[in-house]
Amino acid sequence: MNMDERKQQVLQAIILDYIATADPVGSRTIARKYNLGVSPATVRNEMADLEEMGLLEQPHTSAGRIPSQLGYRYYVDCLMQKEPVKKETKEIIRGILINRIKETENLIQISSKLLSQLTNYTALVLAPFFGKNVLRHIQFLPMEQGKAVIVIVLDNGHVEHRMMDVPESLNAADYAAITGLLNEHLKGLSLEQWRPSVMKAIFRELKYQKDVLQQVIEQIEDSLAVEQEQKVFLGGTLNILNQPEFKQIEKVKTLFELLEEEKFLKEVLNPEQETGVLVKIGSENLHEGMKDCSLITATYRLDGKVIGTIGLLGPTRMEYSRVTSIVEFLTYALTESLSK
Amino acid sequence: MNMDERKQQVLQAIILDYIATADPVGSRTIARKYNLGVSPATVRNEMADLEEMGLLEQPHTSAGRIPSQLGYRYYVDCLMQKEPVKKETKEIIRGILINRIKETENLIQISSKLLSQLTNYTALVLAPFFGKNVLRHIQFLPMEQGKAVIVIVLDNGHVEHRMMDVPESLNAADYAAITGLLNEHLKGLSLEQWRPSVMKAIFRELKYQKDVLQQVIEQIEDSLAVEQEQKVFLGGTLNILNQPEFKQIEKVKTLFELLEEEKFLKEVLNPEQETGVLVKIGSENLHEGMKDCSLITATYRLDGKVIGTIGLLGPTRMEYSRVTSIVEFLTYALTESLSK
DNA sequence: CATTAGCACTCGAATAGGGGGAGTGCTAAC
DNA sequence: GTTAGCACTCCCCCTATTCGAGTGCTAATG
Repeated sequence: MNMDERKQQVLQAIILDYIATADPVGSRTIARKYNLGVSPATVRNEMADLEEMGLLEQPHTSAGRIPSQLGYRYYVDCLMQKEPVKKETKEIIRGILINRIKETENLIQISSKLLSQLTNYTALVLAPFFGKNVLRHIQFLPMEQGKAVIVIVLDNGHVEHRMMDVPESLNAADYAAITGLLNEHLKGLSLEQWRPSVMKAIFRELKYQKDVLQQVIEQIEDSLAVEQEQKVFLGGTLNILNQPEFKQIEKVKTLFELLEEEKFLKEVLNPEQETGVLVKIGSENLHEGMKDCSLITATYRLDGKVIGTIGLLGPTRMEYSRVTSIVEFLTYALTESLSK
Repeated sequence: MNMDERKQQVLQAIILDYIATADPVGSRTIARKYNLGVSPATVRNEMADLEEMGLLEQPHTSAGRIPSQLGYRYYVDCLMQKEPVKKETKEIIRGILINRIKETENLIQISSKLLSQLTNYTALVLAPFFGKNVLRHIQFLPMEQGKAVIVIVLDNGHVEHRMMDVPESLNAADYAAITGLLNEHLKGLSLEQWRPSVMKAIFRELKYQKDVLQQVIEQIEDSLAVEQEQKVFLGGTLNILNQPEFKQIEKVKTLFELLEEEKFLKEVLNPEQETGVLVKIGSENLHEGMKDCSLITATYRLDGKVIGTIGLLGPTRMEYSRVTSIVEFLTYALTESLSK
């Protein structure tokens, strides 16, 4: 049994209708609303076929059909034509992303909000990993007694700082000396390159006052090692609550719990392919809690290298055609905005 | 009709039972479980009185009684005795807060998680306002072409940074000069004191290259002005979903929407009294969306001054006696931890 | 031979009816 | 003042019934 033209039309009609209404779709509706020029009876025959092929499901006899996971898959792969992003939408995205002079992290955060607003789904955005970025400046500063802060500035504009305990005996000259040493040895290196030998070089120069300063350097090393991690920003988590498939609190809860798990988010946004938009439907997501969800992802880049992922989460009954193109466009816009 | 001893006992019993079970409480239950030594009939009479006084309500005839908002109020004000915080709980709090060398913001965030875990309600913590803190160090650093970052370190350990556009013509000496000037004039001042005259003093010293540098200083001034704001940290928002009173998605949604509004949170956590624990029940909260919620708040301090608020949000049917003391203790612990 | 009209059938959703039971309020007795 | 007794109320839960949308099958049709 192969997919002739009409079967495709019927399948598409059912999917579109179901996406729009969330109600099982009957043969009558199809024949009437999506003028195929055939009677409900014919449509019924096609539907029976499509069900046999595993593309449709019946919640129960005498309900209409709903698309199966496979049905969505076929739709996304073969039937769907991406709805072009509205000019208006493009302008909104450009307007917000391009003209803004912001640090990357902020830009990412804004993107996630934006995406969720444009789509009414939940946006997950994986922010870039800065490990490859090069140190521009590092500064070691005294705080109140016994504490110091170390500020790290990368040349892409990312700034981090860490607090630490230090011996109270350090004086201004020590701070200056350490700052000087750190800059001298570390500047121009990426975070990834710091660890092994470089610190030893610094130790060697600390012949004088070795006992005190060595301890400080060790601490600094520790604090630099931590958390070169990627961050995930969420936008529009509450949009989930608008979906009729999440009217039972239970489901909401399990999903929200997942969304609070940083580890899960990173896993799910881990880029599987370099380019293009990837759609994962229902249990293709592996994670049990997402078996009723679809996730659309795409990567964005800086200097040609993939540095992050944009994700959009919704029910399997998702407006794929409208929304995939928005995700795609947003990655372009983001890539463009970052490259400036 | 006054509140004799027994009326109080009955009221308390009803409230305790309702808090525990979320079911309307009948006279039989009271007489049996909370051995008052009287018959259900007597209890019924008392209950009728209490209802007339507005302390109890009946969802419908022949259901049991539930506490009215006024009932809770009376309970909290007159009847309740704070359950002392368990040793174990205290140790958990101390263990986590005290031993940690962290910057304030991080500490606050941990507190909110902690509070929500200990109580199973939703924690809202208002983080300190740093406007009064004094500048320890400021650094103006070049980034890629045309961009610079300014790093501000306060003496309480708080660090902020801002990105900005600058003329490309600036050279290393300019950066050093500006950093020098900023430190010279601003060090030792609080953020609040910066604005008016100080910047002018800096301008005066910028005789050379005035046109370029003036523009930079203006930008710096702008970026310092923004966002000396307080932040709110949430913990355990999902705990709301465990409460039977929030089994309808609608309610969840309106409440979650409120919790996403920074403005709302700040308003609600705005300290109304200096010391002690404040309990706001139901519509005492004014905000429409919170009419089924209670909010327990208390302030914490640094150097004797109130610098933030801890809030705990739950249904009106809240375990006031267990939970108020935890909130209170946490403010102590936090105050203590901050003062170190 | 694909298409279609017709029709019986199925099954869930919505509606209605009917105990059952928890709890009340009242009254009268203690 | 307290309590036992009792009629009454009203929700909850269960079942039965209806209703209707939608199907699958069959036979008729072009």
